Amino acid sequence: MPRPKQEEDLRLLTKVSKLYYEENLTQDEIMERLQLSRSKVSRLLQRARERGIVKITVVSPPGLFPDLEAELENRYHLSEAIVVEARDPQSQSLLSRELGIAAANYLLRTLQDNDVIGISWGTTLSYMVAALQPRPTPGAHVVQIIGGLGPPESEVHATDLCRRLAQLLQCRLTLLPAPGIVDHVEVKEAILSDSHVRHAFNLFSQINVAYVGIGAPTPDSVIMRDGSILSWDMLDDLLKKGAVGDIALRFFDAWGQAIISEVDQRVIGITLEQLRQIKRVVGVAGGPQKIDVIRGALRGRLINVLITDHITASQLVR
Amino acid sequence: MPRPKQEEDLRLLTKVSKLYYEENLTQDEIMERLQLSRSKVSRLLQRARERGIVKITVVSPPGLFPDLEAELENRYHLSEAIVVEARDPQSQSLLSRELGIAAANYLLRTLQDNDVIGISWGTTLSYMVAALQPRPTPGAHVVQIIGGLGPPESEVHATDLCRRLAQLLQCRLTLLPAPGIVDHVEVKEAILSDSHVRHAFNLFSQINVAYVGIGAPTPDSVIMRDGSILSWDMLDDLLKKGAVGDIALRFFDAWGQAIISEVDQRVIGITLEQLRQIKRVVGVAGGPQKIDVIRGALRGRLINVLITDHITASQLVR
DNA sequence: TTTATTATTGAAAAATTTTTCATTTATGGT
DNA sequence: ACCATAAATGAAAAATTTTTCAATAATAAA
Repeated sequence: MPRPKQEEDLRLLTKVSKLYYEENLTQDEIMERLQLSRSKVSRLLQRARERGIVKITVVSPPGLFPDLEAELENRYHLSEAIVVEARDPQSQSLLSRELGIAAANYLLRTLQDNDVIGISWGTTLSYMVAALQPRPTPGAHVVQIIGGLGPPESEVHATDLCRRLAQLLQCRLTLLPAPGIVDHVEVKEAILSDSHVRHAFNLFSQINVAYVGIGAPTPDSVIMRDGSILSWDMLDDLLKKGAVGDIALRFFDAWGQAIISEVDQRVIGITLEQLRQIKRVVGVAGGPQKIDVIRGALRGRLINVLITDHITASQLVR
Repeated sequence: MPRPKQEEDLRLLTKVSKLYYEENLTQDEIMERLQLSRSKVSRLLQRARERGIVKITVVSPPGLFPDLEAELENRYHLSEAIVVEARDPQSQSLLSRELGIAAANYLLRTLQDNDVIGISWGTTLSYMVAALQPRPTPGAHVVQIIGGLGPPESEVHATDLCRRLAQLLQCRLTLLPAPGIVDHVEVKEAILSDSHVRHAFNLFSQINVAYVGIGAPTPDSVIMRDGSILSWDMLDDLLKKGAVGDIALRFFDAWGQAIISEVDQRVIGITLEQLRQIKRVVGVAGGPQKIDVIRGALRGRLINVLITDHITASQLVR
């Protein structure tokens, strides 16, 4: 009963495709030349693409990994993945530097004049700021989202990161004048009553882009290095509860779910829930130790943009 | 003094290209995902095509010659060239049949309901009509543009061609009831006074598409076959004046310029000048003897559409 | 033959893409 | 430091392309 599909006119498909894609005629010009209707030309081109008469390929320049990026983006619903070449897979510090450069480029590319930029802490982010070209952006606003880490005398690091960034952007800066983690909940309560701290906290909801490192709880990681940020007992406890790592000292499991623990009560900084409210969270991390924690962050949709290396990336898409 | 061109961001070019051509996002979606402006996405895609990051190829199915067609179209300003495979280059009659089929397909593809179709005469056109599927087109109108050729008893051929075509299209028909060539100018004058003849002549300016054969003045051509259409003396005279062949008995030289001769005065049919006024003139011809005359017709822009075989075509683009 | 069903069609509407235009930006020379 | 210049930019306008819609057309079954 139905009208059977008309056999394809290969000659016409080919001719239209050539005129459109090789001679760069508009579909209107083609319609006139070949006596067809507007819509028919459009539909012929569609079919020519479907039938493989027209082949469109994107060649990847060497050192780029667009397929890995696409795979990450699709699998983990990222708005963007940036995969850089790990030139020396052994060296974590070299890798951090490369990731920092990539993150700096990304920041400059996406920077808007009215951005409210949240910044956590970490080696890689530190390299990011180091690699950043100055770019005056008076309307921007840098906000520290986690208190200073480590012993008081090194607290400058966290603060300094933000300060340098705001300096490079010539923009407003809001620091979080507090330690990242305190010994007792009571101390935290006291600190939270400080008006400067409260001011920073109140800004969290206005952040529209955050740059965060992703930490793996290995013995040589920064947070464990001198035992002063987190004790071994606490780390053990977190690991027992399934922690695979942290973002801004908020530990989570392989599915990106926050770990409920006493540690969490003592951290002064943004929560994972608040982080998830931010439109764009850029995670910068790579290296063999970080695979599990990055995967957790991805699965829990804690980040929307991932900047990593090609070896880590290929593990993540397995 | 000038601002130097910014080095291309290969990563971005590649990424945008992939998203657009492989993931089929719209430029709007890309702009949102990568935080770019509408125009920038468009411009990046342009550059990616220019730089060869995006490669678009049209593959030719076997038996088609889109490159030859494009070359003919461009070199001779044709609106369309159709090149068919000459399966047996030796046989002129087989070739005519194939060209006829192609011409019939072309006619059906381009037929509009209000077409006024001029038809000349020739073996190939005869095959075209023979190959034509019926297609009722009540608004169309077939017009004979050259008188009947050959001895009176074979005059039916020319007329019959038109009649059969009009029959297949179920459309109006205007015949040119006269011989294609007469012995004396005086006779022509007399015939032109006939109202039916005048009616046909008056329609020439309304023709919007004409199908014509292209004749080569070789001893075995149809017009010479029995000496009754044209005498040997006259052919000699035409050749001396540079004639390479004819369309509808109007002889022209290698540049498509009409040959002024006594013969011309005695032909009853459309002139080359009138032919050139027609929006679309479809020439159907192929074979080794016809190369020079086809080239003349092309150079003189006597036709806008050429239907030929791949061997002839490749000679023509040399 | 009629009928039911679905492909195909072209015009118009909607969506998308490209270009234009005015402005901003980055740089080398003064 | 300050021009002068050409590149780069984004918003809006213009151009182009795709989709929708209602109508037509083509077939096989009844």
